[in-house]
Amino acid sequence: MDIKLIRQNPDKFKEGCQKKNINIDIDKLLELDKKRREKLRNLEEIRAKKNLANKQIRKASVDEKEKIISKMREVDKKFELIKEEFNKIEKEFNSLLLKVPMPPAPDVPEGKTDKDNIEIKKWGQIPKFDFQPKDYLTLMKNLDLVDLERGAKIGGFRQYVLKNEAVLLEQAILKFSLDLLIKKGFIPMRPTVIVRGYALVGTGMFPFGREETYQVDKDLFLSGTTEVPLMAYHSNEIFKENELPKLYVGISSAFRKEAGSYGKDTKGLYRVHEFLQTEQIVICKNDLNESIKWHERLLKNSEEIMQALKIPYRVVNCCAGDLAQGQVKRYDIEAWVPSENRYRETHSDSYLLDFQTRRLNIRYREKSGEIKFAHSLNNTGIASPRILISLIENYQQKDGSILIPKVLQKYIDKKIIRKR
RNA sequence: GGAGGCGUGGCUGAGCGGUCGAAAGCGCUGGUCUUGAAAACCAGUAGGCCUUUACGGGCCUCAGAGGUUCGAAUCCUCUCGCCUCCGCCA
Repeated sequence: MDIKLIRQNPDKFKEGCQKKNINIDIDKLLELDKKRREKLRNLEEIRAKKNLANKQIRKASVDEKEKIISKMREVDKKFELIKEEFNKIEKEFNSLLLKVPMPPAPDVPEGKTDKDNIEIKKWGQIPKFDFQPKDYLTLMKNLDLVDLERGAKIGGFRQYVLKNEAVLLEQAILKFSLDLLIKKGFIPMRPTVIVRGYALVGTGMFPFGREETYQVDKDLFLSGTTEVPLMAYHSNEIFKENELPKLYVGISSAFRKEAGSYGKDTKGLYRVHEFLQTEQIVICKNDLNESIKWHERLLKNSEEIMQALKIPYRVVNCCAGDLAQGQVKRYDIEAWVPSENRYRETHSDSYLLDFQTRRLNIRYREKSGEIKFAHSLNNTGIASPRILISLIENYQQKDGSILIPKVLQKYIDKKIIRKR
């Protein structure tokens, strides 16, 4: 976060903390900032003195040199003392600043949890079955499409093995979403999923999401979403204005510990430790309207995918309490799950203004020469196996077979999944 | 995993204890010239922080973090990254 903005308008950030239900002491931050700048000024004054003395030393006679050097030794002692104080303050300041959340946009509803999210759109006909519909697990087991028991045997709790047409279906759906987004100008990317800590801090996953993330080495982690490596891809770079926007569609695995979700969705494919996804990323100019425009456009893209698959869904405007630290506004797409008689989240579309780009140091040079932090956005393309849940349930037939959505048929060369 | 080499501005690349935030070239921007473009010529061209109404002033950064020194791009230590060779290998 830009400390200057917090200085200018602390109330806005305090309010943001309240709305997002994140407890950060802004007053303490500002106090640390004040102390920090005071010490910094002291340090710089001493440094200026030393620099001056060093210039004099070059031309000085031997006697004078001795004098200056002994004087500088004294100054050095003072310098070390202040430096120590400064470092301590700076460290505390930085760790606090890292936790300040982005205030939510004005059109974000207030609320504490996802129950307070506001439905803004519904699409598709909720299917009316003229038979007793089954849940996806029953359907998949009957058709030998999934093996949860052996999944757990191999990989532990919340692990699974897809089989037969489910494998093809997953590949097809990923490829379909990839193709659709490429047609819209997104550059396909297959990034690393093992990422350094800075990438997770930079995207805002850390510090709050640390327990949610698998650590594989001292400074290497398994990314929980394709967004992380894709955003870190351009860290520390300066674009030319005409190089923006950057549009990427990433495809990769994603890994989540689901540490805080004991008891939730313990069975099945809804909440799992590893999954595949395509993800849309936009890096655009530092302009609120530009961000908003892309936010809506990314939503449209995902809606298009859902509509092509003919899965009934709704869109919710997520409430402030449901937003992550860096998110300014988020839409979730939720797909209809007949067996649960409700919609469940499949996509997450957010804009973050300059939250991530500031942390990752992604900038661009305007035509005027001024350098600014870019804006960033992301949205799911498709996430599997979660999407299979509603797909399979909505497409089930009386005999337990599953129709394959028309747009996927060319990828699988099949119209229906039947018992072998 | 073993051995060696190397990390300097947008890029190439010089510098190897003080006059170096850094030569030179390329690139880029502006100008002159031109009907226009190119060429040529001239000028400008790293980022960040503190301070200031402003003009300006100061500080930091030569992969990163420490250290030696009055003084570090230059010397030392560690970390990270890249390259080459060997080994292993989807």
